[in-house]
Amino acid sequence: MNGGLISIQESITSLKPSERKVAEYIIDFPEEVINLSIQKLSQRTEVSEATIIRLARTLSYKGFQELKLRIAGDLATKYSNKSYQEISIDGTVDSFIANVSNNNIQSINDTISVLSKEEVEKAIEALDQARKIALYGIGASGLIAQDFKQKLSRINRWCEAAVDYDTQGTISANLGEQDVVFGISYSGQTKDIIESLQIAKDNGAKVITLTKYGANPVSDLADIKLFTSSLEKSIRSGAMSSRISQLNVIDILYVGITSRNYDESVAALERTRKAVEDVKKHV
Amino acid sequence: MNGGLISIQESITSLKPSERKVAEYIIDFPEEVINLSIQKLSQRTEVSEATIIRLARTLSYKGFQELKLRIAGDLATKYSNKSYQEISIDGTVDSFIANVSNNNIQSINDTISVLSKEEVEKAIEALDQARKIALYGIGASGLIAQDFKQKLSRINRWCEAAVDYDTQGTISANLGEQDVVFGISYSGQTKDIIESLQIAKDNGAKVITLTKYGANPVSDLADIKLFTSSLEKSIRSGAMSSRISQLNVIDILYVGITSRNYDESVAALERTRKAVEDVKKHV
DNA sequence: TTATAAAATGTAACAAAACTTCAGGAAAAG
DNA sequence: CTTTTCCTGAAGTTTTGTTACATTTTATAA
Repeated sequence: MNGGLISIQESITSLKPSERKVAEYIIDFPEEVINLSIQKLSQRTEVSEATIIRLARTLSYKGFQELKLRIAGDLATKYSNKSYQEISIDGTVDSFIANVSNNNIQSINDTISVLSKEEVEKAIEALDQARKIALYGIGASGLIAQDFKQKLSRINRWCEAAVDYDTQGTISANLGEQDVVFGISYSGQTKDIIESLQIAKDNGAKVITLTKYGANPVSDLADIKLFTSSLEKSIRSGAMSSRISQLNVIDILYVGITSRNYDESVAALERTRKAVEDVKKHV
Repeated sequence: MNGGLISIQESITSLKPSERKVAEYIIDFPEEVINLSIQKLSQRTEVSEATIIRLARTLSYKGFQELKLRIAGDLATKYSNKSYQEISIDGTVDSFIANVSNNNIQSINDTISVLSKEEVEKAIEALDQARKIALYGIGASGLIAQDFKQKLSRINRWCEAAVDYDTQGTISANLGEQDVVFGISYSGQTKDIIESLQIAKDNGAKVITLTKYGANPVSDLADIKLFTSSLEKSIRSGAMSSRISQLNVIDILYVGITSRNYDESVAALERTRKAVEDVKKHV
């Protein structure tokens, strides 16, 4: 079941001239067409009403009405990106579920638009080539670092996650030119992260950062800058959508690295999975 | 510009009895209605055609036609979710980004459909009333537990997150009837979680679980069962989408608890935010 | 070029749908 | 109990979609 506009576009070359005139008009002004009667549309396109019906049938719809319904559906889908919604405090459970979920989805969508393809590519390359990977985050971002660590470990990468300044500093002190340090800070202002990254940078490690979009002290230090959307609402929401979109970026990187060495990675995944299962049996 | 179905749902209580009959029919069978003429619809709902027109006007549409177009738009939006996509290993970075993001969005959407409103309500109530909250998870789920702990702590709830059996067991041993234990396990098979929850249950604590959809040993123990979608693809993907949808559920619960005691929660959030900032300044 | 068939398009009648008007009846107010 | 207001449906009107048939255009071959 294809959308109306798409099915028109696909078959436009195989249409008869007059039907084509109508098809082109529909593609150009779909919003107008759905509010037009067949008579008015026939005037504007300068064809007969019968031709319009024939067009609808050619596209395998029952009639003009159904064609309009399909076009309306297409338009709605196109414009369906709801924006972030303020979560009301007195709503029903239903509205919580809908709003929270909607905002999380929105943050993933937004992240796609602020994420540079080139930087992602560079990040995957750097992480893949790294001897050792250091992952830093404080607070909520610390959990993201740990999540990434779990993933990278499963595909047999040497990495460490550190969620406090002391540990980060220690690790940074021992990094070298072959290593990568990955700093996570939603605000991009976290002092501990800035300092830990600086130490690593001074030692020659490659710096990747994941922050909210826009210039900030953390990303200023980076060789490769990754961003998530910065539209999150008010403090009250806690770090909600932000970490969802951060995890989304982590997933993208993980898939990228895995696919570069697919067979090895799958083998490593199998080994870790079995090992975990065996441990469970014996405990 | 609201969707047709939503605008109906919102105003249904303020409708006249006969208009309401139509509105309810539309909400129940929207797919059918968009292919029905006003006459047929009037037969099925046992009201006059005029009433249907009046309903459309009440909802501030020009007429029945426009109402149908809007409903069609809603349905198209609803079904526009692409399904999960197998992530290809040789794709471009663009396709990684698109596929991974799409799958994460899909998992949030799916979760909405397996999440019971009543159970969510009960969970919020239980968590809100709890003296102490124990949060358990192993591996990837451990991070979810920690995330929830961070959130609950910020709004001044007494809670502990434990990510290994020993700690979980110790905490469980000291729980009582006023307490809540929240077990997270995507598979629902994690032995450590099962045992830790059992101890807590024996001590009279209320058990909430968050697992994938369907019967499983972990959720069998629960007083309140929360589910996330279970459609995740293959082992290879690692725990990707699953944790996104788990976090989405955590967000829902968090918002629910916060809104129950809005003023207190906001005050607590402010205090924690300031405290964290002050620490940063002095370090 | 012209005759003929085939395809494409338009016209006009028809059917069906949407919409309007108005009158009857129920509920609310006095 | 009467009056007023509001709600609803029946019947009539207008608009819209559809069909059947006529006309025009295009393609093909003598």
